[in-house]
Amino acid sequence: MEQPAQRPPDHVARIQAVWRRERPDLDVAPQGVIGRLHRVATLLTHELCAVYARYDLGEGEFDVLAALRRAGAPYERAPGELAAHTMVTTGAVTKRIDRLERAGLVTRRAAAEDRRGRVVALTPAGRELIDRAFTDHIRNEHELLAALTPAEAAQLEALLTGWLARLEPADGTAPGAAPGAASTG
Amino acid sequence: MEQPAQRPPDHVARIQAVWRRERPDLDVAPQGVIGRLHRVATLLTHELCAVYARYDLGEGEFDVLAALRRAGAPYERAPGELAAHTMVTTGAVTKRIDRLERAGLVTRRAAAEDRRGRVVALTPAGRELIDRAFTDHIRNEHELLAALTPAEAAQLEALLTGWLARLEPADGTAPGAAPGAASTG
DNA sequence: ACAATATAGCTTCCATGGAAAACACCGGGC
DNA sequence: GCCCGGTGTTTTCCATGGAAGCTATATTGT
Repeated sequence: MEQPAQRPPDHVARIQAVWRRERPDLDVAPQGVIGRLHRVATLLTHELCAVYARYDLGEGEFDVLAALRRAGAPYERAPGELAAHTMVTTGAVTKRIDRLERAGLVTRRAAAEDRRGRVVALTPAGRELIDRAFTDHIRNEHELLAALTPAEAAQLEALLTGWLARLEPADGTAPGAAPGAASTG
Repeated sequence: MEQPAQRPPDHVARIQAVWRRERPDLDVAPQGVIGRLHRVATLLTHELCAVYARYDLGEGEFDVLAALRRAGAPYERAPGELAAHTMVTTGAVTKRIDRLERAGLVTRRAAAEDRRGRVVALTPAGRELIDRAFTDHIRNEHELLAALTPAEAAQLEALLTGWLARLEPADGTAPGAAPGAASTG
């Protein structure tokens, strides 16, 4: 509207143009939003993972450590809770904990009351690591978001919040199991 | 601003609230945008994959068929081109083509001039399938986007386009290799 | 012409995560 | 008290894709 500067068409625009030629019967406009959203999400994930890697963490491990850290002292949670918070299956959580335990960042012990249950706890090293990693992570997110003005960021957040509310089944039966993960840190 | 209706805090808002308690030294505002963007992308991917599944296709296979279809008649491309278009490694393309070939949707033959090269072509069955699947896919995208008003969708597209332009390395050295894929169809 | 290098595709190995079965234990009904 | 269904965790098997190395062919430099 107010920015006559015509940027060269991006990847998504080029794909849309080809589809319009090959399938003129279809209105591919939604790709403009959905395609770019995916692309942005992919690029962001890539950048975020680069920071995790500095601490020798994969996205999954970072998520588990963050979920434990959010629990507050003494930084403990059951595997099932971790699965719910990180939106992956409990099987995936088992493996993530295996890796973190091997790295000395968490411990696993039997639950006191319910002998089926387990308690995963951050070790001092794990606590120290996730605090450093999360600080760096948030700094990174600020940088990535710096490409937008505060007003744009606020607008984007409002739009996404609204869409999300209408997209997400109200009852929390949301699938967290697609290729991309939850990963809010 | 103009919508006093206060929705209950969503998943991301709740996580932010906890972080503010545990790490009051950090400004976790960026999570509001980045976290929700990831969540929306995940949900969308999930819905999109559900449609692919109706045609017995995974996301990767759908992407390859779509890339071939976009090539226009006679619907042929070299594996390397397919890798570039779908933003995955050539190794991944080899496997996708293996699966598609097994399903009778594409054929693989030696290139005429360069004997290192190969030509992947849509079979009539593949052409027919991707045309049906893509039609359904676009219908699905329209539905998913129907949760936004046309004005909201336009705003969102503009914001994402701008962010993407500033996020994507100008020279096209973009990473397509993070957990989530490109998948513009 | 021939060696050195680059390129296209493929193969091997590895990492991650889902689905479902297997376990171990809890709790209720009888 | 004991069987039985339910629940928390782990295990097994499988699918997908990346990284790096391999093979065959093309290209370049001398």
